[in-house]
Amino acid sequence: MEQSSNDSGWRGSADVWLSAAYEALLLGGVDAVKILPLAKKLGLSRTSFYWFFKDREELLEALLARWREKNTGNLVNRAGAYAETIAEAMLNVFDCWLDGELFDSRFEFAVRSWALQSSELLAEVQKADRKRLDALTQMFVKFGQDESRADVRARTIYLVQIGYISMQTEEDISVRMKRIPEYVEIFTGQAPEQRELDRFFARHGYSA
Amino acid sequence: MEQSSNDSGWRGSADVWLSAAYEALLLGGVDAVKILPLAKKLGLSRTSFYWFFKDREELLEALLARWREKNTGNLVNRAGAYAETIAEAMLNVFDCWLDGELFDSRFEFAVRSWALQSSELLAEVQKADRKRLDALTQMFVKFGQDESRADVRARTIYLVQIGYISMQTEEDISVRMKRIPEYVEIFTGQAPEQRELDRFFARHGYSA
DNA sequence: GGGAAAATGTACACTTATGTCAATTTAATG
DNA sequence: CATTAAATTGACATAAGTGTACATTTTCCC
Repeated sequence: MEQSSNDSGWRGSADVWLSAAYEALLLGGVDAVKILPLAKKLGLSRTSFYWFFKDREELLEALLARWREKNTGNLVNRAGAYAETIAEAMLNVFDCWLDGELFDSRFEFAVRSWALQSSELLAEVQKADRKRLDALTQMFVKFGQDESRADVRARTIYLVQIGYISMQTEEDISVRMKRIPEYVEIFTGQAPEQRELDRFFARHGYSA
Repeated sequence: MEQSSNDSGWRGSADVWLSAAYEALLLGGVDAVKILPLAKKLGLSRTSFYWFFKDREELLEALLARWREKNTGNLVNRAGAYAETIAEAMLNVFDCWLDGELFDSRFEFAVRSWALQSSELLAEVQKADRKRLDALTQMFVKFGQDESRADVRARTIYLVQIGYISMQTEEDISVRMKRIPEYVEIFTGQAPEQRELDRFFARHGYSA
């Protein structure tokens, strides 16, 4: 037990610094990701950072790499997952919003805020948005919606989630679960079957 | 012509600094609101700033005051405006999303990002969220939806907008107008009448 | 146990920011 | 045009951050 994510005898490692940077980013935005404060938190000398990273830039780039891997891939996957009805497909996507392993909301928000001060990053975030919206649109098309309606429905779903993230609320899981059936109906125009909901609740370890 | 918003013979004023701060905030987030860079942009000596503001804190507080005045009040107003149908009421709210005078999206996003590094501000933003959501929920209740459905519908509308802001897209007004009828239907469950749309388009100077 | 690689630490030079103070300039007005 | 209040400035002191060079300590492994 009590392994500091690092089994070599050394205290530091690229990963230790990166994790600290990740936490700082989530808690205070990019501008909170500074080497001196991270060093203090880690109880390490500031300069030993430079053994693992060339400079602060490289650390930030590593953070973005983490973001890229996680958030877009999983969402596109869930949108394409097997489903018998559009309501079920919708619930598949909801997995992302409820499982931190599939989609890291706070990370997402921090990156979007970061994009405010970097047009390069903004372009990348917008590219990710397009990819994700596209996957959702295709989901609706697959279930027979025409393109323009599918587009607006996809946007609705996606934007609600991005908006939710941006509210930075910490709600109880049960509060959010109660809204799920209504959301499905609004988003797809079709109420979910009880068995579909049951399957969904079950896989999130929630009993209505 | 070419009046720098300031008719006394002096170059600086609280307002000149505040406007520069506002621009910097929108372009780069709070951490871009720094006295030295603002001074450079204004072509003024950094220290003359302190004649108008006690310190940087006071400048930031003034920025927040601006935000408070503008965004919440207008939204609550439009949600309560006269309408014959829920679809018309919905279109009243859309006024805010299309008219920069009623709701300043970029400002809104910058403030929300700022809240990442200040729990006090976060609390205030969340209070604003509640006020706005409340106004929207009441709108649906007024048109006969039950509380729980009204709540989810209000959230959908609000979150879509917050999400849209957070995407920081610069879309042509006509692109956005085309989606309006679909949005109204998804959000309210009722398609808007053509004459309702016409009225809406007209007041935004848009001819379909 | 003794080297070599990996990691850490200290000292230095530099940059960008904040805020105070005293001196000075500028415009308004009697 | 002299006074004065309003606005501006440069010089100073301080703080927090970056990155480099070099010496030192740890751990790994033969």
